[in-house]
Amino acid sequence: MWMRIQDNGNRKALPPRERILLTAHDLFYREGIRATGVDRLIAKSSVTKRTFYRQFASKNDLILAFLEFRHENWMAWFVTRLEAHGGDIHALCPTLSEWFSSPDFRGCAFINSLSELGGALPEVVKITKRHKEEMSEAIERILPNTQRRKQTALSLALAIDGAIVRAQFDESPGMALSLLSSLVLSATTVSKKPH
Amino acid sequence: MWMRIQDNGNRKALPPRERILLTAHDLFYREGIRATGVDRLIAKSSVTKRTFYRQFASKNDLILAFLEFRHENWMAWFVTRLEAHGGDIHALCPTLSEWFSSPDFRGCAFINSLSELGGALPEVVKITKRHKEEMSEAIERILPNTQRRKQTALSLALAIDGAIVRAQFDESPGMALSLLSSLVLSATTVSKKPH
DNA sequence: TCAATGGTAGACCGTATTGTCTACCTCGCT
DNA sequence: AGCGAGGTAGACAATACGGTCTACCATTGA
Repeated sequence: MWMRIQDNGNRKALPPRERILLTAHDLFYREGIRATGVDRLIAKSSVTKRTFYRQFASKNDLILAFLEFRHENWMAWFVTRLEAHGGDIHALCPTLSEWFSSPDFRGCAFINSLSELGGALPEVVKITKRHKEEMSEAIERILPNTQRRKQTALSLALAIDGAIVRAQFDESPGMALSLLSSLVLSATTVSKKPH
Repeated sequence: MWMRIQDNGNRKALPPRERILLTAHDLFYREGIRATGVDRLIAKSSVTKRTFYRQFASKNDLILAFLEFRHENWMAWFVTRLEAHGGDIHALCPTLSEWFSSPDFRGCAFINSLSELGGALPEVVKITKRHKEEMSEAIERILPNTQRRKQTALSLALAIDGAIVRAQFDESPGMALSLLSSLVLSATTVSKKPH
């Protein structure tokens, strides 16, 4: 649907490291990180335990590699779709709508992993910060060039995180999108003409 | 600091069920639900396995009881502090600031558990929805009585969730609060005088 | 040719997981 | 007096966890 991650066709032909990474993406994102044991990862990747531990020193290593992988893919997808929807601020909600409506949407992988292991794996916090920073920068780029542009982008990024969470527990993404859209409108309007 | 949950003094004198629930609140919130095994729960509650499983049919049962408990406590704290800070919209950020600055703040227990087991335990999704609904209603009550009040409250609740997440990965809550405050301002301003 | 690299296959280890069970003891209520 | 509810103490079971290890095989580049 939305990323080239879900091809599933030639996956068996890929080198083992790739296969493990794709499987990890599937399972970590869909079912959670702690809920996914290395044995299942190994079985679904069609590698052996030996190979697995030659590619990744530990499960924690794989977790970090997964987050890195997810970050690259998500960012690339995000800026591409923003551009495809016009490349200005009105592109935001249509882009997010694509994501929220995707059948395998399960929230933000970074917020989720922060909840799961932010306390145990401090690296996860750093990666999440960086991811959100870059998301904010992508938003900044589609905003008109006012002096409050950076600040507005940060506020919108915050609102987007709220919308992601809301889309995660609502059965349909409509409410999350309309509430976000209303916040986008007021935030960009008021920043042009302050009271 | 902020809830009467952390008394820790007379905890040993409480009936077993209460003790287990308080311990579960400690560990589930601080370290995560999946990361907390029943053995540790049992040891820290000073009960035996038999007693534990007489009070809660399964760990899942305890999880739901914990969320219920958390919901009641958090809501009571929230409306109390909103009132203490003036009971209008300007009370919002100071109230959240108290929470975000509390040393044991680890995000929203409901967002976190949704991330951890939203896929596996559908009840968690329902409880989270209800929690966010009631949070939104509490915000509605401190908003001026315009025709867009409910809608504004929902938007603010969404922004608050974004702020909670942001406060969870930043080292200090300042940015989350100032971004939220700016969204609050624009959302309540623009709804009075639309473009 | 031959050695290194990296794959396959899977036994094995110690520990942690959720949950059950027996046996006994201590209350409060009738 | 005695009964039952609910506590204590902890063995036990079956499985899952992350991780190590031996032994063998295939590809490839010097």
